[in-house]
Parts: sequence; structure tokens; C-alpha cells
Amino acid sequence: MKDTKITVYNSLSKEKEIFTPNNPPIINIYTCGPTVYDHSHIGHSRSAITWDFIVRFLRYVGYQVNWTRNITDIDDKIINKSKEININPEKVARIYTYSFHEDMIALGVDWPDYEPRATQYLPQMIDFIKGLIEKNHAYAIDSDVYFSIASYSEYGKLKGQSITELEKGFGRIEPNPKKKHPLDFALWKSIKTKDEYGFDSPWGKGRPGWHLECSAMNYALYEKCLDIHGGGDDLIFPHHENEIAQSEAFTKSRFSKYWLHNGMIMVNGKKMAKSDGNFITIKEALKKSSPDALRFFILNSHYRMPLNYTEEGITAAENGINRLKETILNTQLEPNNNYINLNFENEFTKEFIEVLSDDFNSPQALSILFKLADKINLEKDRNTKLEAQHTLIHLSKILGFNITNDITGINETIKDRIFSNMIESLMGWRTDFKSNKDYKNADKIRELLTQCKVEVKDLPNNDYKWHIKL
RNA sequence: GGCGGCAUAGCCAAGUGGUAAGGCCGAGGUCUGCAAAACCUCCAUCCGGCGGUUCAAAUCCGCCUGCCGCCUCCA
Repeated sequence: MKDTKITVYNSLSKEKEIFTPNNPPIINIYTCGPTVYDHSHIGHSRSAITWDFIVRFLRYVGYQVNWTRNITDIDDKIINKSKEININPEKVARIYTYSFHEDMIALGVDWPDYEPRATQYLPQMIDFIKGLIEKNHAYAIDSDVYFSIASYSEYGKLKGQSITELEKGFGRIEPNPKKKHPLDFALWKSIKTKDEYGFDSPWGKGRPGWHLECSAMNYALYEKCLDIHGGGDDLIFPHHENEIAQSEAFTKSRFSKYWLHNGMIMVNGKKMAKSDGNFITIKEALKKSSPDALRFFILNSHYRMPLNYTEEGITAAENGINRLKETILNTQLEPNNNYINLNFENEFTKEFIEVLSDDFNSPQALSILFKLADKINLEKDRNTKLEAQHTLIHLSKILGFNITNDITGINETIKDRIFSNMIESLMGWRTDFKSNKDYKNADKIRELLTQCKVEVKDLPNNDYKWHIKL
């Protein structure tokens, strides 16, 4: 275990606190994953990259981290999508879970240790509800079950408002006459029509409320108090507030010691929303930038701050990460041979750990990588340079970068595009040659392309088409 | 309406009492067959506005302005 005091901003206390896990060196961390009803957007990438790098860092300093990130595969949105594309909800969820995994792999986000899905935890959720009813924290009406917020005295502590204060902001929600209190929320929702997607329960066929899965999964996986619960700051209320209420009412003990929330990604200065037309998927984003550039863009601002996604910002990030990569590429990296005893415990590493220990200040950590790059480019002594080079690689891995990739770290989509552009350029030349009746050179280009497995077909009016023929 | 957050150079972005990290862009130079890279120099007397506290504030307090978020599904 490295000797460092980590401080974290706890949304619960609204203060930076010294991080002291319940049972060091073990850290149990749970972060809210996506609802799989569509391709994931860049907001999900921020969340995923944030928790990925935090987990990497905690492991680096010596903690044994158990990271859980759930997949919400039961939800009204999934059902709506299912109707829209006429594919059953279960399959819709599988399709977009796959898509999410593709994105995570592309982004270089580590797999969490556990990835529970709501559908796998129905018995646990049902037991959880039963327990809450027994303890008078929930009540069933018809075939619905609601959590009674009045039964939990600390309701509102995460949001930082009392129940009375919360009620004031409640004018916009149509009251549900079934509920005892307007803020009561569903634990189990009955189906409205017979053929609706649902699961059997003691209260009839229905579906679990959204907040329930996280509580039930945590209880099943960790039982005791979590060290860290994370998620986007849009989840603070009501999602996380309700999780706390359910779990603490159920276990009569603290649910999570620390609550960490990442800021939202904005596009055109506004939070992403399909209705605002500023929705960008991870797959789209990766057509415009390399995964490392997206990671750089995200890590270049503090995880709690809002972040505005712009083309300019992405370009700056791409150029920035490329400079780090080129530093390694252009300075003849020698392998870390045994005959040199490399020391990573140098001033750079020390400072790097120090800034990340202060509520995971990744922007400052990045600035240290650039200081290392400067040193590498200026250093004349071979051994000192070698140490700096390997330190740079070593530290950038903690942030999840792979700077020893080829220069651009480009993905297949971008390669495809470049490849197509090259062929189109060659074909442009060929057309010029043909127009000048320089068939010798035109044929050379065709030959060259054929050797590269690209077959060219001429069409009337100097038009053409090409395809790959292996 | 209730609650919370943010405002730092052309752009992005750290910095919570001691006198503005870092990145991108840009300018000039060294090097160079050309280009790239690298290196050197320059690029906020100032941190939304107005007051206050202090020997000292971007940093603390008050007020104002602007933007954003949550309160409805949301990473």
C-alpha cells in the first residue's frame, strides 16, 4: 500500500473528506450503469471512463477493489423501444448490452468485477420488497407496492432537503391518489394489460421499480455498507435518494460511506437529450476522434465539473494526447531491460499520486505527463531518459491511456475512412490520366490497386467503382 | 416556485488566503533538401460585476448579473 491520504468529495456531506474505507485494503464500489434501450452516448463514456480511472488509481495505490457496475435491463424505455422496433424486450436489452460492451472495449474501459443485470436479481428484489413490507416501510395497494418515505426519517439527506422542502418542488408531478405520500415511490408496478411484459410476484404480474435493483443487488453482492457508490449527478435525486431510503430502511444500517457523482456532458452548452437534438453516441464520437483523445478530453477536466463537448475541444485533446504518444515514438524507446533498475518512485510519480489523491484531480495529473514529455525530449543522459520514458508510460496507464499504441491510436472506422480517401485520390489521378489518354499511367494505378486487393471497374462517362477483392 | 452548481487568456482547463499549472491554437526563432518532430522566446498585472474582511483574496463574506443542472426517464 502506497503511503498516501486520499480525500474525496462526498455528496452526502457536501464536503471533501479523508477517504477511510470500511475494511482496508478492500474497497467495495458500486456505480450505476446504463439502461440498455439504445446505443450509449458520450455521457455514458464520461461516467465509464471516470469510474474506470478512479478504480485504476485506487488499485495502483494498493487497494483491493471490487467494482460492480449494473446493467438495467428492465425498464419502460426498453419496452417502448421493443414496441417501436417490434423485437421482444429481452432481446432489445441484449442487443444494447452488446453495443455497450463494444463501446467499453473500444474506449479501453476495464471490465468491472461484477456486472449484474436486473433480470438476474428478481428473486432478490422480491425478497427485498417483502422485507420492507414486514418492517412497515412499504405498503401494497392493489397490485402495486410503494415505499413509504415517511417511515424513513432521513429521507432527503442526499439531496440536502427535508421532506417539507422536497414537497414544495412537487407541483409539477401529478399526484397519484393511491400513494399515501406524493413522494412515495414504486417498488413494484403491476402490469396494466394482460400481454404486457412482466414477471410473477406475490402481488401479481408486474415489474420492479427502477431504484430497487441497485439496492437489492448491493445487498446480494456486498450485504454490508458499501465504501463508494457512484453515478452521474443527475441520479442524486430521486434515484440515489431512494436507494438510500430503501436500503437503510431494510438493513437498518448505513448503505454507502461515500457518494461520488460525476458531472454531466453538455453538447452546445446543454445537457444531452434526444429531444434537444444534441445526442451523440459513443460510436459517432469515435468516428471523429481516437479513444485516447476522448479519454484525454474527459480527464482534462475534473470529474465533478460539467463538460461541454465541442469539436474544437476534441481536436485539442487529439493533439494533446498525440504529443505524448509522439514523445515516446520519436525518442527511441528502449525496452525496460533488466540491466537497468528503473525507478518509478521518482518526483513525477510522487506528485502524480499526490494530485490524484486530492479528489482524483486528473487535469493536474495530465500536466505532470506533459512535464515528463518535456524532460524526455530534453534529457541527454540515456538512463535518465529511459527512466522518464518508462515513467510516462507507467503513469499514463493509471489514467487508462495506451500511449505506446501507434501514433494515432486510431480505430477501424477511422482507418477505413483514410483507406477510402486514399483510393479515391488515386482514382482521381487515374481519371486525369485517362482524360489525357495516358493509359500507361492509368493502368499502373489499376495494377497498384489490384496488388492491394482493390478491384477497379470502369463505367461510362469516366465514372468508376471499386471494391475489395481478396 | 423549491434546491444546488458554475463564471479564470482566442478555445479547453487546474488552482480555496501569499501574488495565475497544463493542453490546444497563434507569433517569432534554431534545426532542416522539403515537411514533420524537437528545442528556444512570446502569448491573463489579472481571475463575471460591485462592496466588505485581511498586512495579503481568483481564493473568505454579502449583494448583483449571466449560464447550467435537479425537482419527470436520465451517466
